[in-house]
Amino acid sequence: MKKLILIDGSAVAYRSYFALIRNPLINSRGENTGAVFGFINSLNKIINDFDPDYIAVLFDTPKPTFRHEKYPEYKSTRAKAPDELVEQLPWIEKTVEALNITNISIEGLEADDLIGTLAEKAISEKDLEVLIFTGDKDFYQLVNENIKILNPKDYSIMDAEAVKVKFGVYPDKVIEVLALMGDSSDNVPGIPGVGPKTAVSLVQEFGDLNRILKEGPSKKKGKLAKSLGDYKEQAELSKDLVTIKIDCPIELDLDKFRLTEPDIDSLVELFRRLEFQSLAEKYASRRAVSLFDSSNEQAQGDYKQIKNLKDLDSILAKAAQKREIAIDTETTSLVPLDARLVGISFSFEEGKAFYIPLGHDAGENLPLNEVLERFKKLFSSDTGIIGQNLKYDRQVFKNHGVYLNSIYFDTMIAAYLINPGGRTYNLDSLALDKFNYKMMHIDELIGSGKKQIGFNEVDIKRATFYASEDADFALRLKNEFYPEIERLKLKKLFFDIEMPLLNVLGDMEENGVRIDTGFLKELSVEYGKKLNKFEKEIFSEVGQDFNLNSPKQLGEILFDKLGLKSTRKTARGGARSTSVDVLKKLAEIHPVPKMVLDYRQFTKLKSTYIDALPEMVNESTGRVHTSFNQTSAATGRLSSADPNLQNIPVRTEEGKEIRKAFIPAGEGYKILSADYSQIELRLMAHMADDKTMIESFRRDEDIHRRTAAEVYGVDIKDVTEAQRRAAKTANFAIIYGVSAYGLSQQSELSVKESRDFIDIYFDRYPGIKKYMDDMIEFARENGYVSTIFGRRRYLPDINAKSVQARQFAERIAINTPIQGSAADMIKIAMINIAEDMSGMKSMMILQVHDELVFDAYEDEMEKLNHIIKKRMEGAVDLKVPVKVDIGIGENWLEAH
DNA sequence: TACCTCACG
DNA sequence: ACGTACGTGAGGTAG
Repeated sequence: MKKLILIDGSAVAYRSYFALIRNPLINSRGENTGAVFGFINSLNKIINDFDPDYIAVLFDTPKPTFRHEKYPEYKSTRAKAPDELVEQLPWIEKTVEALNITNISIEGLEADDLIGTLAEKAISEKDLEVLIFTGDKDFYQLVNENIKILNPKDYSIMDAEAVKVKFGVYPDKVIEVLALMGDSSDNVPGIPGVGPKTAVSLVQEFGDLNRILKEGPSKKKGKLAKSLGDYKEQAELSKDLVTIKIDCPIELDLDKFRLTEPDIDSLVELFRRLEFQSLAEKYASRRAVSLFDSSNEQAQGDYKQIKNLKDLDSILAKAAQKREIAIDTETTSLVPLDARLVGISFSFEEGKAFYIPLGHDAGENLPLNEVLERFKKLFSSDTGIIGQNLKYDRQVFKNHGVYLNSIYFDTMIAAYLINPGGRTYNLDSLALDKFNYKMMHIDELIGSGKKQIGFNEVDIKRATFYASEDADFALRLKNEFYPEIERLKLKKLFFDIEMPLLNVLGDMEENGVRIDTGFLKELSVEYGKKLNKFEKEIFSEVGQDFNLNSPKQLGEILFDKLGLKSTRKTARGGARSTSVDVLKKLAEIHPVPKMVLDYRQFTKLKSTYIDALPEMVNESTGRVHTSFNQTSAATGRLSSADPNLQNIPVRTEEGKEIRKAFIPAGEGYKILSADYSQIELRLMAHMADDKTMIESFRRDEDIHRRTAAEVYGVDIKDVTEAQRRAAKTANFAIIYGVSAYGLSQQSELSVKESRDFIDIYFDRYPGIKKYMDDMIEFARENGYVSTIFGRRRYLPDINAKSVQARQFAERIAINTPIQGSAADMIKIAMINIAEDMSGMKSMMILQVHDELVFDAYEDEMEKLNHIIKKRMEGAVDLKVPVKVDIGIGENWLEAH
C-alpha cells in the first residue's frame, strides 16, 4: 500500500519555534532561524524514517475561516504569533519548495480541513495509507484503519486503540468529547464545568451528543445537569467548530504530492543564506553523480585526440554529412582579443568528441594554419555550428582569420530563453542540471589563484578530455533544449533574434570605443585635489579622521558622534543607512552630510570611471572593448561589463564631463547617438491599448504634459512645471508597477497625494489599469508573463503567501512585458542595422537599452542616418508612432 | 564573499 | 499588518 504523509505545517512551525525559545538560534545577521531549522529536521526525519511515497505540507492562512463566521470569538484568545516566528515562515516556505514538496494553503480554510479532506480522498479514491503529522488532538477524529496520526513528540504512530488509550474514547466519539469539554487554545467554549473526564464519561454513558443534551439534564444531577441544559446550543456550536471538514474544494493530485529528489542547488543556497552550514555541506556533497568518472582514464574512450591531418579530414567529412557540429575552443585568455588558440574540440554525435591540439607547449600539435583552413571551409558551408557561449569562440576564430558564418545554436542563450531567471548558465551547471553530470572543472587543469597556469601548459591528454567534454555536452544540451524552445514557442525569438544578435554583439565588442585617456588623466588629477580638500574639510568639521568610504564608520560619525538621527536601516544587514536620500534629509540640519554627498559623488566618478576606463584600453587596438552579456537580465535586456559602458554618467553636470572622453575613432569620424523617445511608455500604450495615451502619442504631444493635463484636469498648455514633474515621475512609477508609497518617495507628493494621483491616473487611462490587472491575473494563472515577442519570465512568487514576495512578483509582472518588449525591439533594430551597414566604414559600438551609439564615418553620414532611423522606427509596428532622436558630435556628450 | 552605495536606462 | 518602484554592474570596506 502506498503511503501519504500530510503535515500540519503551521503546527510544526509553532512547535519548532517554541522548542527553541529558551536558547534561540540566531544567525550572524541577527535573524531567528530556529523554527526553520526545526522544521527541516522534522521533515527530514519523517522522510527518512517513514519513507512516504507521497507527501504534502499544509498551512493555515491569516484570513478568517468559516469557523470565525460561525463564531467570531473562535481562536480570539490566542496570542498573536510572535514576530520572531512570523518572519521565519517565508523561509520555511522556501525550504519546502526547495525540497520539491508541495505546500498548500487556501484562504478561508484551516490546514486541519485541508488535511481532513485530502486524507479522506486518499483512502476513498486512491486506497492509500495516510499518516498525519500533527500534535493536535482534534485530528484523533480522523483516525481509522487507514488514517493514523504521527506524533511529533516521539514519532510514534497512533491508531484507533492508541486514541482510546490517550483520549478515553475511540475516534468516532472524539468530536463528541471535544464538543463537551471545549478547547481553551482555540477558544471553543464547550460546556462550562465539563472537562475531559466528565466528557468521556458522559459519552460512554449516553453514546452521542444529542442524547447527552436531551437526556443529561434529567438523568444527571446538580450543577452538571443544569449546565447541560443551559449550554445546549453552545455545545452544538462547539461540535461544529471542532469537526474537521472533509469536503474542501481541493483535489488530491498525486503527481504533485509524489516525493521526489530535492532541488539541491536551491537547498544549498538557502542553507548557506540561513547559515545552516552542516546542512548546506551535507546536501552540497550529494549534489552530483558522474556518468563517467573523470579520474578514470578508461572512461575517456569516446574522447579522442586527433593526431594527423588525414584523420581530421575524414572525421570532418562525417561532421559535414551530419550538417551540424558542436565546437569549443581552448585558448590562453578569456579576453578574445588577447586569446591565442591552444586547441579546438568538436562533436557531432552524443558521447563522442575530438580534440585538435594546436598550441600546447609540450606534445604533438597539429599545424595551426592547415587546421584553420579546414575549419574555414566547414564554417562557410551550411553545417550548423553549436556551442556554449559562441560569441567567444566566434571572436577567437575571427582573430585567426576564420569566420563562423553558420552559427546555429548557442546552448547558453537557449538555457537563458527557456528560463531567464536563472543565476548562471555556464556549461558545468547546465550539465549538472540537465544530466546530473559533473563536468571536469577548469581548476583541475589550470589551477586557481596564484598557481594558475595557461591552457597551453596543460598536457594534451587531460586537455583532450576536458575540451571534448565541452563539445560533447554542448551537443547534448542542444538536443535537450531544442524541443523546449519549440514547446515554449521561442523559436522565432531564438533563431531570428538572439542568435543573429550574437554576431552583431560580437562585432560591436570587437569594434570597441575610443577613449580620450589624456583628458581623463587630467580630470583625475583635478579630482584628486578636490577630494583631498573635501576630506580635510570634513575631518576638521567633525574633529577627527576616519575612512569616508566606509558606510559603517560614516554611520558612527554621523549618528553617534554628531548625534544625528538615523532614519532608515539598510536592506539586509540592518545597519543605519547613509544613502543619498538619508544624507539629503540630514543635510537640512547639519553641514557634514552635504559635504559627504559631494565627496561621494566625486569619489564615485573618479574611481569608477575616470581612473578605471583608461586601465581598460586594449593594448593592441587602443580602444575599450566591453562585453555585452546576452543572458544576464531576466527581462531580456542586455548588460555590459568589463567595463560597464551602459552606466556612464549623464544625470549631473559633473558626471556629464566623463562623456567627453568618448570620442570618434579618428579622422573623418563623429560620434552618432540614436535613442528611442519614450519607448517604454509607447509600448505600454500599445500593449494596454489605451485610447487616450495612444491618441496623445499620435498627436506627438509631450506625454508627461498630457498626463499632467489629464490628472490635474487642466488644458495641456496650462500645465505647470511642477505638475509635469509629478506626472513624469508617475509615468515611470506606472511602468515599474506603482505603489503610492513608492511614488511619494520619488516625487514631491505625499503618500495620500500619490494615492489620489494614481487613482485619477487610472481613471484617465483606464486601458493602463486594465493592462496591469490583466498582467497580474495572467501571471497568477500561468506562472509567467511574456513580451510582445513571446519572451517569457517565470514568477514563482506570484501566488506566494508572503505579501512582500507576492507584491514584488506583481510589479515584475507589470514591468517585464514592457521592459522586455523594448529590449526585443531594439535587438531587432540592431540586427537590421548591422545588416544594412555591411561594407560601410561606420561602426555600431554601443547599446544602452534605448540608445545606439555609432562611430559614424562622415562620408556615410546621410546613409547611416537613414538606415538607423528606418530600422529603429520600423523595428516593430505599433499602434503609436515610434520616434527616434539622432545626435552627432565630437564626443558622446555632444552627440546627445 | 557579502554588503553598501551609486552610476545608468 | 507590512514594506515598497523595474532592470543592471562596479568599487569600496569588512570579515
